[in-house]
Amino acid sequence: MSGAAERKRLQMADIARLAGVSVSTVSRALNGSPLVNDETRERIGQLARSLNYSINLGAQNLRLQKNQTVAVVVPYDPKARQHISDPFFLSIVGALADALTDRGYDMLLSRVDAERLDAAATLYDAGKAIGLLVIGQWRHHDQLNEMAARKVPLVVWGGQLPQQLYCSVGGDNVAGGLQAARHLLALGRRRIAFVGDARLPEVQLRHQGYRQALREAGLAPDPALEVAAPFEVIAARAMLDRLCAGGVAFDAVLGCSDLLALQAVQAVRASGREVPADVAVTGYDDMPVATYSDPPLTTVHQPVGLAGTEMVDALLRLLGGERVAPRVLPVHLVLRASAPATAAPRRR
Amino acid sequence: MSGAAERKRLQMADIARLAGVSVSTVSRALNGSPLVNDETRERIGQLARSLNYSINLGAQNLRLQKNQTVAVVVPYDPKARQHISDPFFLSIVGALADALTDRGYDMLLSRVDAERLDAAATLYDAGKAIGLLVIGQWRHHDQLNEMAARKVPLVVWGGQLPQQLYCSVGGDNVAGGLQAARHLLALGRRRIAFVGDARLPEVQLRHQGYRQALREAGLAPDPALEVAAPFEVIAARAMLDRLCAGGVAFDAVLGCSDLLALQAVQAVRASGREVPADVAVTGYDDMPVATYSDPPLTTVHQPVGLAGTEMVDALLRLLGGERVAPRVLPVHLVLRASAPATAAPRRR
DNA sequence: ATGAAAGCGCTAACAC
DNA sequence: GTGTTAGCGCTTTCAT
Repeated sequence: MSGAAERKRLQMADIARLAGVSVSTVSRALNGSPLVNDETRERIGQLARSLNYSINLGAQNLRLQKNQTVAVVVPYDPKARQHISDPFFLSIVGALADALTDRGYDMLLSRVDAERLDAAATLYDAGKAIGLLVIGQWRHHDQLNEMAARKVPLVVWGGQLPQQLYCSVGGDNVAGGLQAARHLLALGRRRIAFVGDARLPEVQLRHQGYRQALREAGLAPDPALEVAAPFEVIAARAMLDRLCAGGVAFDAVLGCSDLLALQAVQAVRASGREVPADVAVTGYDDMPVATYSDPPLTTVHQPVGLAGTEMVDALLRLLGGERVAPRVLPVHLVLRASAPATAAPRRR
Repeated sequence: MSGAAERKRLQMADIARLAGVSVSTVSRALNGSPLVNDETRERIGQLARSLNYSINLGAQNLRLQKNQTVAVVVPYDPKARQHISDPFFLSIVGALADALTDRGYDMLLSRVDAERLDAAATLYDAGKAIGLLVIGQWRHHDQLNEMAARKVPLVVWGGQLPQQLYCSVGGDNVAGGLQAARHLLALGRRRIAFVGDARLPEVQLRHQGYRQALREAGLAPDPALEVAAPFEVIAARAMLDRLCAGGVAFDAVLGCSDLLALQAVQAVRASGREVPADVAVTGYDDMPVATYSDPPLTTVHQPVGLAGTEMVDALLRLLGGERVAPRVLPVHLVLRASAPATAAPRRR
């Protein structure tokens, strides 16, 4: 796009002419080379500053073979035409922006079709970015593995899976699912609905934790209690309404995001029951909404700030040639009113 | 997991050698030039694809003098060391990402010190981006004006101000403040606290609407009811607690963001009063949290999706050489329980 | 201490 | 149709 507004930018040659020196000297002066006379350097610096000149980084990068841009890839669901909206993803983006900025890198924010995560590799292949930070594995662990096999520098937010070739950073999903389920069980709940699409690795791991907790309590899992709701709230709500209407008894919900949990709260209430008296609910992520919501959510806290720095550091180490092991970050359950410290199920 | 970073990328010369043609032919083939033999084009295409080759955009851009990258600038408060966290800003970022992606542009996300908005201009000067989308004017209308005077292509989310040289896109802040205040007055509230830092243009305009509503109702404004709270919640909460403790009577709060309104709710409750019976509260932005919160918030809805497309379109028109007038987008009040359709103040 | 010239990976005249 | 050549704006030998 070079419209009429494509005004010619000031360049080194202009500064050189104005200063009465050669471009090489300007280059050296601007880069603080000791080879150039102090007085000249100062003069050139002044001039450049007063003209708001700044180096054309495209050209500089080309020449220096360098690049300080990292791509942050946010997959979106093409079917749901879902945009970037889940607060957790947005928070991670914010955290990554902070971490990258602090380290002097630029951040390219890019959405890709969740079914074609490998499309993100072109950002690297085309030299737009030196590496990729992908938010979520979605259903394409395989594509991520292929990218890693091709040596695309890559760090993925998500769960650690067997046979994983790429570096992942994620919360401890098994522990998260386990803690939430154990807490609900400790409250005397025996029919705990699991809400989340277990085709996504993170959810799958939380589901493992959930199943483990049931086992510990000597309970058999009931598939009727497992709702494969997507993170997109409208579709999720419909599934939750079906659950509530479906005649399947349940006295608790383990939601795989805070928004999912809140949709569950609304569905439960719409069916004439109360939270937490009839149905205790836990969320996941511990976004700000969990503290303000009605009721405030008991939820699994994920360390978003840490996630940002860990992912960026992992990528930089990868770029430095290190082998970087996947990283699992600690999570913990935060108790609030939706599933408080004690709340035996109401007798009906 | 896998290290080994610095391997040289494939380039056109490699493809040319492998295909037994010259680089020019490869260039033409990859760009779909009709000048090249169909068979050759196909062969080169296959080869490139099978090797995951993609054009080095840095070099291409340098040669073509083009760039498809737009910078989205999120100011942060250096004192509060505030990170990108307000849900409204994050939503706008998401909306801009969507709009830019749809139009084939890349998005560079950048944080800048809110006191030095003009630092964002280097993104343009350095050729990193063809234009800037700045989220909020903060306290530096002047710096934005200077950038515009320097012909930096620039669209700012915020209020329309007198003597404005840059293109702004924003909600109708006067109308928003007016509608919220009128609603509270219609509820019989007479002592309405205004919560927001009026040094920020958007807040200032909402404040005008608030004052106008008071005037219409024949009420005199009371400076003791104006709380210059920042968008950062911790600091805001402290100021709200002081308001509640301060012996100043009030029966409503007009908050300049949903999070500010929810902090007000908490502060009011902490002081032993109820929402909306004792104090009715309105928020601003209509973020998802407003529907889930306790109580759900009556709030001024801002059209976030529209904001994204409008800002991007304005920038593209600017880049196309057009003069683009500031744009004020419609807002409307959404009624929920924090200040419902009827809620006369409780008699004390 | 400074300048001239080559070249980063690519495209577009201009030849042939 | 395809190759040759000359840059895009910058850094860096290599001269001087």
